[in-house]
Formats: sequence, C-alpha cells, structure tokens
Amino acid sequence: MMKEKIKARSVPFSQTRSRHASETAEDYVEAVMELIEELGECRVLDLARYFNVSHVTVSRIVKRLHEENLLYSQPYKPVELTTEGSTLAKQVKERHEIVLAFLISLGVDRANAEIDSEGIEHHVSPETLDAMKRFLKK
Amino acid sequence: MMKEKIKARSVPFSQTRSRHASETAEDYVEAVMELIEELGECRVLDLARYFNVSHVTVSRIVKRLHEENLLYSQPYKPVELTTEGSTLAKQVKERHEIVLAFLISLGVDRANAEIDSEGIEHHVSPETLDAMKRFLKK
DNA sequence: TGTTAAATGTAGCAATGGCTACGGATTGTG
DNA sequence: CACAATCCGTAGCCATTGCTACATTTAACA
Repeated sequence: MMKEKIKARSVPFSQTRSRHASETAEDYVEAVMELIEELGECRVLDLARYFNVSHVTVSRIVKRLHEENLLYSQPYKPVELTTEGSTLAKQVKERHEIVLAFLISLGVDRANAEIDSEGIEHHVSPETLDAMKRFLKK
Repeated sequence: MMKEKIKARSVPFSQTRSRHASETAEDYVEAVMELIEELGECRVLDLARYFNVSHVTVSRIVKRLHEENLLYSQPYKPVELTTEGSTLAKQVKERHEIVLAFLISLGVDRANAEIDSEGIEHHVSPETLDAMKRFLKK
C-alpha cells in the first residue's frame, strides 16, 4: 500500500509525563499561595484536603517541588514558597483569574467556569491569554 | 493558631491519574480516526510518529484501549476503532474542531490555536462548549 | 525462495502520582 | 507532665507513560 508521509502533530505530544509534572507544580504553588492567604500557613494536610488526595501523595510531591526549588519545607513544618515558587504562583494565579473571568464573560455559569478554568489554564499560551484579555476589555 | 475550615476545590482534583488516562484514550481514538482517513490504515508506528513517542509506548496504550473496547487490534495488524471507539472519536473530533475554530475566531493565530486546542479540548465541559458555539454563530 | 529490512512485541527500568499501613513527631489539654 | 489526638514521614504496593535493548513476525525483493 502506498502511504504518504505522516505529519506529526503541530506540537508533538511531547512528553506527556513531564507536561503533567509541570501542571502539578503549577497547581501546587498556586494552592500553597492560596492556602497561606486563607489560613495563615499551609500544612501538608491542608493541601491533601484541598486536592482530595492522601497526605502521602502531597508529601511526596512537596518533596519533589522542594528539590525543584519551588517550595521550601522542613519535616513537620508548614510548607512555604521560595522566591521562584512565589513568582510562578503569581503568574499562574493571574492566568487562572483571566481564564475564569473570560469563561464567565463568555456566558458560562460560575460553577462550570471554575471547574473548566482549572483544567484549561495549563494549556493557554501567552497568545491565547492575550486574546482573552482583549475580549475582556470589550 | 485558629484555622477555618478548608474548602476543597469546587471539583476536587479527583483522580488525576484516571483523568489523564481518559485524555490519552480520547487522543488515541481521535488519532486513529484521523490516520485511517489520511493513510487508509493506522499502524502502531504511525501513531508513534504522530505522538512523537516510541512504538513501545503506543503498543502498550493500544493494548489497554483494546481491553477497554475502544480499539481493535491483533498482533502485527493495523489498529482499528470499535463502534464505541468510533463514537468517542467523532465526539472528540467535533469538540476539538469547535475549540479550534473558537480560538481562531477569538483572534489567536492558527499555529497557536492548534497547539492550545489540543490541550484545552479535554477540559471543556458541555456548557463551555455551548458558549463557544454561541460565540461562533455571531 | 531466501535473505534482509521494517514493523511489532516483550522484558525490564525510571518517573510520577495514586493508595494503605505503620510509626514517629508535635501539639493540646487535663 | 503525661497522655491523646493530630500531623507527617517511610515503606511498599499499583497504574500510567516514557525509554532502550532485544526477539519475533511480516513484508519486500533480489
């Protein structure tokens, strides 16, 4: 059978695993920032409740993000953001808020907008984010 | 320290793992449908090139989706869609096309729209999809 | 036909993110 | 202070998605 050349995806599904790991990092720094604002500090169990996972899962991810210099943590102590983590958290939070506002302004009810924005935010390029901002200004 | 109750995320990050597995399933049935249309058949290596992963990764995922009754495969034979897989593929493709058209109509250039739509499509609820359709009609 | 090339499968390792079970650390309270 | 409750770490399991290396099957062609 004659076969034409296969075109790979515009942007290959490059490394689904590392992509997911980055999303986790973004979710965690955002959550840590939010929980510190809400509660004054962020414990492992706070994150576990926030994400609805066991404290063991949180503990391991916190350890990884600590090694990646996004979080600062000591045994049995609250989790804190490093400078790098804080910077990332602010970016993620801003992007998240824009996506959420955009969906609401598009006519999606708040409940669905909140759910979808959490999934969508990780996949919004700066260009798409700009387009959303422009839409919001009108 | 007094701590208020922690509110879990509106929709808990429930089972990131199974969520990712579903996304993979959606991506694969969509790819299989597209590759069959383009090439007449879909081989493991076609999928490997499409997703930029090794044939081993594809082989294992195809095996899993076969067990989930989305794909039909026999050793050393082309991959096919089951009825269930075909139905899912059509839904995913339609949703994907709407998201892509929406982003373009929002003012995102095609290249970025294609990239972002691939990431976003899995996180668009029916409500948000409806809002995108309404936007496209105007 | 028989040899070689291409396509797939299998074995086995790593990273990530789930979990339960268990034990140690910290905290709060009588 | 001491005990109990809560918090958190470790061990060790599973599933998913990456990989390389190697074996096998299929297909192509000299």
